[in-house]
Amino acid sequence: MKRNELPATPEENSRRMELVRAAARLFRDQGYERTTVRDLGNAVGLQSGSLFYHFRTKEEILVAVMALGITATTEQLASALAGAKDTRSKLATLFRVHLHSLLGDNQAALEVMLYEWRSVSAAAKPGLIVLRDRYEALWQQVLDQAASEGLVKQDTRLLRRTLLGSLHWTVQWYRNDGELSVAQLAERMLALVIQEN
Amino acid sequence: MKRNELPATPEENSRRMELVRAAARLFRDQGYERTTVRDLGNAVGLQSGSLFYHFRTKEEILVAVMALGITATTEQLASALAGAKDTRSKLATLFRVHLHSLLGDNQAALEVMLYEWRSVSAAAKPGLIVLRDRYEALWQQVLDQAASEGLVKQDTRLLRRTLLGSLHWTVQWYRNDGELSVAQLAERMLALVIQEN
DNA sequence: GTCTATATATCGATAGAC
DNA sequence: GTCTATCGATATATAGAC
Repeated sequence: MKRNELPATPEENSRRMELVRAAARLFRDQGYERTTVRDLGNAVGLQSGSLFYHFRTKEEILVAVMALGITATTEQLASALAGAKDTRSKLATLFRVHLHSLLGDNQAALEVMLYEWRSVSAAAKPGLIVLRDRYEALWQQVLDQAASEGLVKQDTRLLRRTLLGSLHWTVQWYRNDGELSVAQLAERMLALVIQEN
Repeated sequence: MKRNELPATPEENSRRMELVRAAARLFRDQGYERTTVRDLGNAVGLQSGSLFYHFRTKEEILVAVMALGITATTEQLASALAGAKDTRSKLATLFRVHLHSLLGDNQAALEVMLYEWRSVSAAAKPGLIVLRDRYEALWQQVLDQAASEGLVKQDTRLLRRTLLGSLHWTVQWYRNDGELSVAQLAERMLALVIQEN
């Protein structure tokens, strides 16, 4: 039988949350379309049919993964920015938090958000776009402030898009077992855009 | 019946080429997994079964699309670089050719190469990686020369990766009907990395 | 809540006529 | 070379027992 009471926040249903985290890894590693509901069931010790007590459709799981990825990153960034003293260190925080979220061990969810967007139905996109815009607004504020202090170039809207593109792309080539730590990578990427005087 | 003689270059079989171009658009718009062989047949006026006279598998079509996208772009870049006088204009050429190839009307193939990589079998990857490395080598040469002349920062290997990431990401937000032409966008993105003296 | 069992649909690919 | 016809596998989702 089915109950499926709706927009429960992720935290209040641990079974849901466990499923979302497992789905994030599977979707990242295999892709959304190639991951079957049987795969998802196996990953949490359930039969495939049992998943549909918790989610109405497979796509609803995808949307939950993406929402988790972007909201978790936004929260981490907001609280890290609050603790940064000057603009230069706020700038460094943007890079550091983004890369730790994207390349860190438990954050497949954000990667799914970036690379499975096409599998999201038109109905679900607006809600996710709101979450994404909230994240990018944090970036825009810091970049505008940095530009006013001469730390970066003035074209901050385009700068935001190019920087986020650069960071997103790291998942395609960065290796955790390489010679470069995530923190070092963040520092070097920052150095590429800072204006020296 | 099936013949399927092998590595014919794309040009010498126009039916193959027509199919690859149609597949590029479909794979870009719907994704590889969501595009069925029936979709592909419809796009070129064939029954789905007839496709398998030209290609052994659906994946073989994907690989052909990617190979076309990256080799066409590499050729365009190489010939454009040959006509550039100084390093500054070579640098501009990198951005201009890449964006025209990625955002231009007839170049869905390159976008498929960037965003359907996970659907390529392990057996087919090495051949495509060779093609990609050839393209990136052109970038590396120009960036190294530019760094030696003080036009860009010195960390050119990381710079190459961040710039390509920025450019790849444009497909996610650039609109052809917007206020910014592709050439203007290339110019402004270049301006963000040029070192002023 | 999770199970078993299955409905229903659709997929990639093949076989043989023409 | 393209067609018709279809095989066999596998997909998401549902129904009802427990």
